[in-house]
Amino acid sequence: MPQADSDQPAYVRVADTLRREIRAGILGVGTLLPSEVNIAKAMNVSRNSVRPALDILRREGLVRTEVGRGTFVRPPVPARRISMNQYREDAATAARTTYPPPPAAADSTLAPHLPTVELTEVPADAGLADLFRIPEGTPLQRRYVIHRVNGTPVQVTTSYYLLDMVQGTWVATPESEPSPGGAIGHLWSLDVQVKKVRPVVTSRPPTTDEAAVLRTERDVLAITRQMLDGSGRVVEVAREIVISSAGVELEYEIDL
Amino acid sequence: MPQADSDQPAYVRVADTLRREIRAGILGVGTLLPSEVNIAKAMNVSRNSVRPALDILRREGLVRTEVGRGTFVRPPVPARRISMNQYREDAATAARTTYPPPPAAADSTLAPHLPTVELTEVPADAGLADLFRIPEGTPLQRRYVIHRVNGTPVQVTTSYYLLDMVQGTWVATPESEPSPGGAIGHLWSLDVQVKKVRPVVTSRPPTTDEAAVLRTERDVLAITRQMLDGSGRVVEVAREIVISSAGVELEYEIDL
DNA sequence: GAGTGGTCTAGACCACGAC
DNA sequence: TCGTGGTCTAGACCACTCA
Repeated sequence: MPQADSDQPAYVRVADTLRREIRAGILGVGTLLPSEVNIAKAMNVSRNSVRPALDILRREGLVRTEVGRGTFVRPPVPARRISMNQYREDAATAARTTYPPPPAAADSTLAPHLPTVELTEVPADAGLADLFRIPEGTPLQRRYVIHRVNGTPVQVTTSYYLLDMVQGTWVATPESEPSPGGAIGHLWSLDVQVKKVRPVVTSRPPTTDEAAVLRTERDVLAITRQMLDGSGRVVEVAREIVISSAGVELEYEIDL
Repeated sequence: MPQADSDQPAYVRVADTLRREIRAGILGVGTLLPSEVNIAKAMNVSRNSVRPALDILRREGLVRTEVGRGTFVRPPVPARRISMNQYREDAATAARTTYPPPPAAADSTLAPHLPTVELTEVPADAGLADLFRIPEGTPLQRRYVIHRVNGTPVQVTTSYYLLDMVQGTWVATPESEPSPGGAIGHLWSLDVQVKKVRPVVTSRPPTTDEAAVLRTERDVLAITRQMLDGSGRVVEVAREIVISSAGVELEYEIDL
């Protein structure tokens, strides 16, 4: 073991102490931590040495701070594994679904899982034109969707269809979210078969908006995705799918 | 445009100003930023308001700080795209290579790209036993490899083979890194054909060591990977492949 | 109104790098 | 020796939440 406490900066000692107490369960899940002033008193440091310690724990996803209330121990995030086999399952779901699907019964247990949807029409900017391999300015439908699990936003997706393709169809209505088979289901209902999905994964600090919506100080995973049909035409672009990286795993599977 | 400067916290204003000057090229790549004290004077704030601003820019990967020297504008990281088609190319390379390959000629232009390699023997801990689907304690060969591009460490990989499989072979020697066809090449040389690769991607703050080696304050991408042969046996585990997320894109391709 | 975290100031001392 | 960033202190005011 490295000789712990001494000669370490004060804020690291504070962070280590608090982290140890959280890990040991002394500060249980949901517990309100002592206030910054009280931590400072208890550990004989100034409040300005407590704050960077809490910054560290926030970035590690161990605690969440609410202004005016205090800092709380976060529940350990269950490892939410997102499998890219999802796309194969989506394709299978699409193939056996009649679109548009009957409206879901008003099941209140589903409410906390319902997404927020905003559909708008926009011209393709340079980046989208490149991803779609179409001229800049081509009309697109933009879909901004906030996905929730148990009421907690976990994913913010901004995706695009060619406006020509979806205009006047069920896909152009907010009722098309959530859709059986996801985007692949949408396209299936338009007689477009997705044959290739190309996701590109990066990680970056969240924008201010994303941090607020996803309630995270951690970096986010940002996925840019293209969907292609059998002729190689790009039929959907997601730029970007933003996921709080806390407790999320993206699983791929490559057959050789 | 959102009304920029006013009513924003001072440190955000400072960060925005510096970011704008970097983006505009006023502070060119490699430039030494004004010292914290001088930025404070110039913007009429205290040094303690400049520091969080620089924290933001560091986390965005825009600047790098060296104690005693100052803060410098980092070169824009070229988007290094890592394609998972690499595995298919590796398989093709392995199939046409005779192992062990002839030692590379002493080509000094390659030196800055040579990896650091440490091979050790370890018993499987609980996590590795689970990933390999073998009993805890099974002897493994552990490979710790630091990959470099132009002398800069970009990736730290810790991977494992079953010791029984590699002991006494070329794969058990440091000369086996770098290998044509990577891990797939190693296994091919042992008459083991990799049929499936299963990478799981997460993002997390770097450990102190990783931050030092990869010279980054950004979160890192951490990939845990299994390689399986035709019978479904796990023949290699990487836990973890750690990549500085700055400017890195992981590209996958899924055929439906 | 009392307590919380968010922000800010004006100082200070230190280890380190460059000269 | 001097300037740099790293750390730390002791204050202060604010907006916010909650009783």
